[in-house]
Parts: sequence; structure tokens; C-alpha cells
Amino acid sequence: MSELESVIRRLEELDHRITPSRVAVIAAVLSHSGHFSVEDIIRQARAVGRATVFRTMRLLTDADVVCRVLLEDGSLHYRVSRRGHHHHLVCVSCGNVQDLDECVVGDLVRELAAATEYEIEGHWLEFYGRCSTCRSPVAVAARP
Amino acid sequence: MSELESVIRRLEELDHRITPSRVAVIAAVLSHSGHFSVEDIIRQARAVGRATVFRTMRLLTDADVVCRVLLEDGSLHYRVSRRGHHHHLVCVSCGNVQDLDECVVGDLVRELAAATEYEIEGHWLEFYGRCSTCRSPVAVAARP
DNA sequence: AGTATCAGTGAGACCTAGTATCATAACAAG
DNA sequence: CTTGTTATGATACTAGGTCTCACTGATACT
Ligand SMILES: [Mn+2]
Ligand SMILES: [Mn+2]
Ligand SMILES: [Zn+2]
Ligand SMILES: [Zn+2]
Repeated sequence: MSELESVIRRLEELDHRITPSRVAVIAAVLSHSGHFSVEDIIRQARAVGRATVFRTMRLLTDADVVCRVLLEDGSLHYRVSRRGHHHHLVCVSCGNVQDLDECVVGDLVRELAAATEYEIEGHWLEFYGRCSTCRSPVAVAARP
Repeated sequence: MSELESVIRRLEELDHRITPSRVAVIAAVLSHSGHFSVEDIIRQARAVGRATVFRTMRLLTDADVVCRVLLEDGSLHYRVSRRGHHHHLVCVSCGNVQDLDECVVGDLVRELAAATEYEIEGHWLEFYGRCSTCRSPVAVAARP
């Protein structure tokens, strides 16, 4: 079963209809190995209406097919999610995104809940830095 | 020395000019005990131009007079910062914001840097939950 | 297969949260 | 008080996204 088929099944399980527009958006999304913006998808799936692309991105986010990546400049990108809840380490120089193996604040959430009497329901966490390639002066000089 | 005067001194130290517009924005900012949006300040400081309010908010952020709070719906708010780098716990029900005592991911940042060979330069972290007041059914029923 | 139902679509208006431009004003150093 | 530079604000513009609503078509049911 292709990745496309498996995303389609996921949506069917959640009682969403499978339409040509949705299939086109999903195919565009799956064509990316790194992160991408909604505008990228709009450009790739020209026949699909702007509103429908946004609606489908929300659907895919809710279905955990993609995860959202907040870039340091505040812009929101997406990437295909091949695991559950996790966080990102974004290289501010080349844009490369590293998925962190697991949620690194799980313990903290429990401690905080105890200390503050809040019931903690969610969190946003992103790390920004420079990858080893981008830190190497040679690589920096050679960058396009 | 009033809080207003002390913010003015801070800007002077950083070689920024003190103008009536800036004073008006600072006064509006300091009138808030919780978090507020830029639109709130624009409404309060009617005589000040829209662009100037945004410019001044950036100035105040850079000067650590305010800190930015990312709400769960993605909207950006501000609040007066009375300490250095820290994070927030936002009640998604009443909007109350709790400042966390210190940066809770300092150790994590060092571990991650070692594990990934990234040089980590920054991070975004916000927690969302429900405060004890909002979790109490009585309080919920009584809320306006 | 035919049909009914309601979820989904897309053109385009609209909106929010800002940024860019640039002629004009005014702060603060000397 | 002059001067050089910084700041201002009207206004136009933009990015990113939502709303509306008549229409379409996917799916379930017969
Ligand atoms: Mn991810
Ligand atoms: Mn704070
Ligand atoms: Zn890099
Ligand atoms: Zn609360």
C-alpha cells in the first residue's frame, strides 16, 4: 500500500470523503521530504481552490498526517509526520528540520501540573539552531 | 521612580529617542496587568500611528520590557516582563497567564546540542491548560 | 442503477496582522 | 539655535488565511 493510499484510508476511517481535490493536495504534501508552506501546495495543486487547500491542511493536521513547524521568523510550515507527538530542531541557516525522538517535556508537564494546579492540555515547543554543516566555515563559504 | 520612568531610562540607555508617541505606547502597555494584543494598544493610544505602535512594540520586546505570549489559537499577545528569559502557562479558558520561574529547558538544550551537533540558539515554549479556578465546576457555572 | 443527502468545493470578497514608502517633524548633541 | 539623524504617520500594500454561498458530487441506501 502506497503512502498515498494509506493517508486516504486514514481519512476514510475518520469519515471524510475522498475527493479529487483532497487527493491532489495529499499527493502534493507527500512529494515533500522536508518542510513546506501552504503556498507551496497551492502552487503545486493549481486546480484546487485556495480555501480547499487550507481546509485540507487542517484536516491532515487533525488526522496527524502532517505536523506543523513554526519557523523562527514566525511563519508556519508543515511536514509529513511519520510518528506521534514530537518536537523539532530547525536549522535557521539551511532550514533543515530534525525531528526529536520523543516529547522532551513530558516529565516537565507532570511536574508543572503538580506545582501549579493547572491541568496541562498542550504545549508548543520548537528549538532553533545551526546544524553542524552550517557551522562549518567551509560549508558556509560554499553555500549557493 | 515610576515604572514608566524606568522604562524610559531603559530606552535612553539603549540610545533610543523619547517621543510623545513612545511614551503613550509605553503608558498603554504598562496599564495592563495581564496579556494584551497590539490592537489593544492601538485602541488605547489613538493618537499614535499604527506603524509606530508596531515599531514601538518591537523596541520594547528587544529591550525586554515586554515578552511575547503565543496563544493556542496562534495569535500573538504581549505582557509586561518583570524578569529575564522565561516561559508561560496559559489558561485556555480564562486567559490567565502564569510566568514560569525559570527556563525549564536549559538542561535539555545542552543535552540536545551534544546529541545532535546543532548549536542551539533559541527556542519557543508555551504550555496550555486550565487553571484550578477554571477546572472547578462551580466557578465554571458562575463565570460571566 | 437511481436517488437522496449532505459534505465538500471554488470564486471571490473579505479580514487580520502586520510591512514598505516617503515626505514631514522633532529629538538631542553640540 | 543649528544640525544631523531618528522617528512619525498617512497611506498603500502584502501575506496568510477565513467567510459566503450557490453549486457539485461522494457515499449510503434502496
Ligand atoms: Mn515533525
Ligand atoms: Mn512572561
Ligand atoms: Zn543547517
Ligand atoms: Zn483559567
